[in-house]
Amino acid sequence: MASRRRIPEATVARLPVYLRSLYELLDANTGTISSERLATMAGVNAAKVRKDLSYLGSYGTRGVGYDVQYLLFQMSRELGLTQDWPVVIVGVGNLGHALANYGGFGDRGFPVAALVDADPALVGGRVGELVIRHIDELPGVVAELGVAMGVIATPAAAAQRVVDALVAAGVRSILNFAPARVTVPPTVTLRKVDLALELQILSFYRQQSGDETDETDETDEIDEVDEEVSA
Amino acid sequence: MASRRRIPEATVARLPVYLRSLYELLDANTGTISSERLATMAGVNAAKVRKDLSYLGSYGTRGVGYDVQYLLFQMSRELGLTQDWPVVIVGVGNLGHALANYGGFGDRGFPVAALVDADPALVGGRVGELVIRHIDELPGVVAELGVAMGVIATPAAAAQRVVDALVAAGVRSILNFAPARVTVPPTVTLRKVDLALELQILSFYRQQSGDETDETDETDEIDEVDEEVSA
DNA sequence: TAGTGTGAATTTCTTCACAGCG
DNA sequence: CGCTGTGAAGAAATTCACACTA
Repeated sequence: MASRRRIPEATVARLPVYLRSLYELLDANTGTISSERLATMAGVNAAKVRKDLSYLGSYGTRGVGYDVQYLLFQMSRELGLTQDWPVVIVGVGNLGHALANYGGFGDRGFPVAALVDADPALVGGRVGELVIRHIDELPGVVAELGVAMGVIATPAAAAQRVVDALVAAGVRSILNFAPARVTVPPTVTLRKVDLALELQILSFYRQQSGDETDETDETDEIDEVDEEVSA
Repeated sequence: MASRRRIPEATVARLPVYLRSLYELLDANTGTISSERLATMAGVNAAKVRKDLSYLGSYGTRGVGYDVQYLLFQMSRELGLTQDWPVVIVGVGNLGHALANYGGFGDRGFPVAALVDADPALVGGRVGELVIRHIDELPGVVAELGVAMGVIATPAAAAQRVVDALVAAGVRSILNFAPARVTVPPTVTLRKVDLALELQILSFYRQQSGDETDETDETDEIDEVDEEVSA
């Protein structure tokens, strides 16, 4: 019995991938989906899909598959995505600016509700419909707009200060794009995206596969490198 | 004996984190570092650092630690980072534009050498020093500039076509920001960054910790949610 | 009959703990 | 002595394989 709770971390990271597939199926008016087909869509194998979904409960029908709408609902509920969660972007340089304009957050339930920056030259400026506010106003901004999530797009040097400010303002979920190590209290969840780091990992696998840069080693065997799910 | 090759995937993903710490140590003129201190900087534990580094070889000195410069060199070599790898960004919308201006790639050995887009209205335009070229010119661009890596910043619908074009042009390392599942031949390595997906994962853990949205369940125990690394 | 749900086996990753070396 | 390097133990994640049932 999978029963309730304690969903493995690896499973949690895949649920949004399934969710996206389910939305595609919904758009295509597909009523029911098998673990096999869902696995293909999500880029994993069927056993993993079934195991993962079993942590949510027994929502499938033997001999048939999963009801797309019902599974979609249950999964959204489990992920806390039955409502929108407003986001504040801290740091309106290149990256912050792009993230603010990037429709991908709002489309998926995370409307960008506010932009803040420490640079007085930027404060008061507009990006789309939003006016950039000063970082010192963060507590007010968070409270007024019901901000649930913070996105850090500042230089590395500012990251820890920004984290502290977000935490002080009551934000408990933070996504950090600054290539810096930061610490948070245990009540706060922080995830990190380091763009250059991803390229460095690609560089490693490139290296391994013995490119024009001849690396005439024992080539052992070819890696099954393809990041599952990418992750 | 760790001897050579077959570095675990999980270790590979951490090497760039250590590398960044080593650069900080180099800047601070630190000659030698223990696994304990390096672990603290990287946000992992010391046993993991030693195990991970042992896959590269026996580069430490018992009773002393690791020579920062030497380890830095060995690790750079292993990651294939002893030279720069030019990058082409495909898709010069909001995200692509930001990534092009974002200094973080060039700083870490991945100069943005070219920008391409399918939209004739954009082709010929400038972003910084670069002129946007048409995606049909990709083979020439890749060959002329020695492009090693492709970054996809197009809408999801175009992603597979772009991947195919990159592969056809000879690019064998691809970083995909488009929220779409794409397939590549086994000789090509593809990694994926999905920004909204990260927020969805944060939403899950937020949900778990029973926020104002009272979810008066059994709260079991508090998650040790903190993404290592960050943490 | 087709496909889920899940124990059990396997593989991968992490952590422990300590021998061994500078 | 202090700290690395690593077997071995332990935990987590994946995959197998099949009983079960709609």
